[in-house]
Amino acid sequence: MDERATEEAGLAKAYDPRLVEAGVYDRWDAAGYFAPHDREERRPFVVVMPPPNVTGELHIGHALFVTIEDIMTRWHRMQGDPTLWLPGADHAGIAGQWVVEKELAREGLTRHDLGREAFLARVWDFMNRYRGRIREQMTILGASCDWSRFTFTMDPGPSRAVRKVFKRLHDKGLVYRGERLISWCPRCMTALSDLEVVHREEAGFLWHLAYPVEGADGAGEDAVLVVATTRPETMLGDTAVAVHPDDERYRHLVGRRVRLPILDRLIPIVADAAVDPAFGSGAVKVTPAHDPNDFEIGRRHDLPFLTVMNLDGTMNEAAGPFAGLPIAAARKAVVDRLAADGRLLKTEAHDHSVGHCDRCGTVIEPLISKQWFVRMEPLAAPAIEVAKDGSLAFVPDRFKGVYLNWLENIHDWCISRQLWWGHRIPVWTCLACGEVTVTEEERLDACPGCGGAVEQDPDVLDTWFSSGLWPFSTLGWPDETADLRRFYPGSVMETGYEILFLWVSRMVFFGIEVMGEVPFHTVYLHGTVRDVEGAKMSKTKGNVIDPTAVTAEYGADALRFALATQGSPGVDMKLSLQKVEDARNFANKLWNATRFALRPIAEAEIAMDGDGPARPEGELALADRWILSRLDAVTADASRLLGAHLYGEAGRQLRDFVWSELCDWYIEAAKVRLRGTPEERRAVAQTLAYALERSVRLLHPFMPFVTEALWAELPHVGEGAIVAAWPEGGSRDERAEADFGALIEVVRAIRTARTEANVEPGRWIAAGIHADGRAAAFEGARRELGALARIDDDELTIAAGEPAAGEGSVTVVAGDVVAVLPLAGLVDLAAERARLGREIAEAAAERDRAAKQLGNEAFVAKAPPQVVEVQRKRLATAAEQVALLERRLGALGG
RNA sequence: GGGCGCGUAGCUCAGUUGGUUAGAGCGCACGGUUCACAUCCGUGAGGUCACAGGUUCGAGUCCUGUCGCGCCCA
Repeated sequence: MDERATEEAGLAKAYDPRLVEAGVYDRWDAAGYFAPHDREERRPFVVVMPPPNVTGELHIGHALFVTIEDIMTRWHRMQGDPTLWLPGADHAGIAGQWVVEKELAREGLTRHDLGREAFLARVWDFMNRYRGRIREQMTILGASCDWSRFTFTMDPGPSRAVRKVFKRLHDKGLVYRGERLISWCPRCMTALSDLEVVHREEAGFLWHLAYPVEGADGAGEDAVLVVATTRPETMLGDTAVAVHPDDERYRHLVGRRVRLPILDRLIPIVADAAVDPAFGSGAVKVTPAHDPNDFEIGRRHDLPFLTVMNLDGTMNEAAGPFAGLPIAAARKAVVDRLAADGRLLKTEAHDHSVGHCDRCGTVIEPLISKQWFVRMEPLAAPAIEVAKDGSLAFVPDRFKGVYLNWLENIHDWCISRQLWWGHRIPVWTCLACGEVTVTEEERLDACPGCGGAVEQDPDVLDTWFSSGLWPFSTLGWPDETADLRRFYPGSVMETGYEILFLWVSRMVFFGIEVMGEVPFHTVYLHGTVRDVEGAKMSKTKGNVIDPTAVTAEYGADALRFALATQGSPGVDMKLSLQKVEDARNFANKLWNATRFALRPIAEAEIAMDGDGPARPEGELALADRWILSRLDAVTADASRLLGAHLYGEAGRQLRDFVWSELCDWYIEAAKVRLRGTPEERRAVAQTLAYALERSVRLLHPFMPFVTEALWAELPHVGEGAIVAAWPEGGSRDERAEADFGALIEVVRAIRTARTEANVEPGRWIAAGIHADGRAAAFEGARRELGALARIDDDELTIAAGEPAAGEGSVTVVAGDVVAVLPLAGLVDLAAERARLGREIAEAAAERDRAAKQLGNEAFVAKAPPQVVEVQRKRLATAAEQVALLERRLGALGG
């Protein structure tokens, strides 16, 4: 019979995420819920998705940002805001090219074998194969983004935006070409920006080299000048030796020259304040073409810039006998040779920071190269300003300082990359007259000056250049589209803190420069998802949690809920499958609570209003009043927390409400009335329908699938939970919260006493409840009280005032309520005496603490009256408890 | 070297603007087929809130310092 009933209600006995989630997404999509529904009078809510790499696999980081952004999006959609979450994909310059090059390598080919055009055709081919992947994967997670606006960074629109901004900045002098020391990856064979170089502390050596001083070739103190270096092979490119100007040891040598070992070149000794006299010998070799510090010294002293390396990481002909050797081999050869020549004085172990390519891990070589740069100071200034004046806010706030610190110490940005895959630099040089033309057109056929043939700059732009334009290039800029007018600037930029500089700051300064306005008002930064041990997940470590596999087993709702409630903004989190399982269990809890409620609901006529099941009215039972008030409280809390971007805390509070209050107490208490009169059944059904339907809506942003399914089963108004109205909290019923709260406390106390007295769990016992001011409320809820504490209704007395003393009874106190359990035959008198003794001690301690507080004149004088009042009540209650317990102890006799 | 974050129960973490006896889940112990759920229910044990000072009537929360761990920048 039961089985039939639940089948009729449409819910299976056990929650199965696979069945629940299948098909739901497509129905939302088909109904068009993901596109913003415009209501002119409301300010739209806009989130632009951080575009995943088009070639990338979905990983847990994606699942995290989808979860948070989807919560924001769904919450605003339910509030009736025109809501746009705009998805996209990034072409990932180096990484994108790399995957295709790897594919070619398996065929024994390089990109040069194919040539640029054929190679790019191949890349596009590859990208097209992957195009649908991002969408498929986001779909699994329930991302309610607007696919009709999906954008790829290499699409014609964003590509035109890139050219237009490049030209604009170039015309303003903010983009320039210059020969500068840049970071070069010899494997990727391209320049990198500072941000794409990661520094790691590595064990190395400090080699002390003796450079003979010119004209002091004989013996004597000044015969040699000792320099210390971590990179001996660069000595081949030395063009000076530098000492600190105030260094007494070397001051007299400044202006003289040393003879460079091996290459036998005379180079000057210069004085420069950048030299640290305390490091090594206090004298440093200066290699201006291969070290950032030396580059600056070289500039200040007008030294030659001698490049000794090739772009592929081998030594060039300027390296003399070492030409052609890879750097590592050259280092060894140089050291051996110096040792053989007696120029190597000492080798000591030394840890130092080494730059590596962020993409491939290869050691970066600083070298001089002609590249395109963005002049940063004029762009940084207004981006600093908006953070300072608050028009750009950060969550958590501390990242504002990190952001400012970076922008205030900004260096020019190297934007050209020696790659083929990406936005090609829109600069054309005339082969005839040499005229350089920058154009926003995709092609330039002839020199605008002389009509001669033109050739385009071979390089492409840093991927982050196009990413920086994302908040407006995705909305149609440079065209004056309706989307651009309506949805720029966006509301929140949600992304990982690790790309605060790389991406966020660039969107800000480009947004201000191009659109004249910040691209979003709030930057929400999430942390990194780590494994149980706290290690970063990586394929090579084999510690990845694959979201696709996890959702297949536990459901997207579970993964989302686990990710959402695990941590707090800006903080890394450790994720374990246990957490996902817990979240799945919660979904099951919600499922079963609904399944339980559907039976009485099906039998009752649920009163509805425009928002859903009508709020129960009239003379309500205590339990109903209580759960409605608690629902109001959690509704208000959830709204407040979501508004403050505290998504995790909002989710935790909702879960605690549903599990502990709605399921463990309300439903359990309501069961007695479900066995009662038809009116009672109806009242419970109405309250259950109201509370559950609203709970499901409140949880929808977190667990969209299961809530959508349950909402459909519950009495509701509207087409779907996804577009149902976000609930608003009513006024609290403090009296009901206090009375039912006291009832919960006394039930707990009785359960504890039963356990301690070894009363069989199933046994119905007698009890006298002495509830003073709560007697009437308890009387109204006597059946609930009896059922929850397993007290026989015929043997339950509820009275005000002092409980009658009884032989062989157990007394428990819970706040201002006392319960006396006559457990004749079950009570061990000695044990009960001991127990009462412990309780008396506890209550007395409580009483004394309160008395001490109140005895403190400063406390009474300075603390707010309501805080003092709390202490007074506490003192009174505790004192009463002590007195009462002592009387009970006396009454036990003996 | 500069900056930031973290340190709360065995583990993972909450703890909003300072205010009763610091919470949850997992794990652990004991007990439960009461007609939604064993993906469950009940009861319990377990914390000097890293340490030392300070501000305050009152500090897990604010300030200073120390130690440990992590990250960012140079």
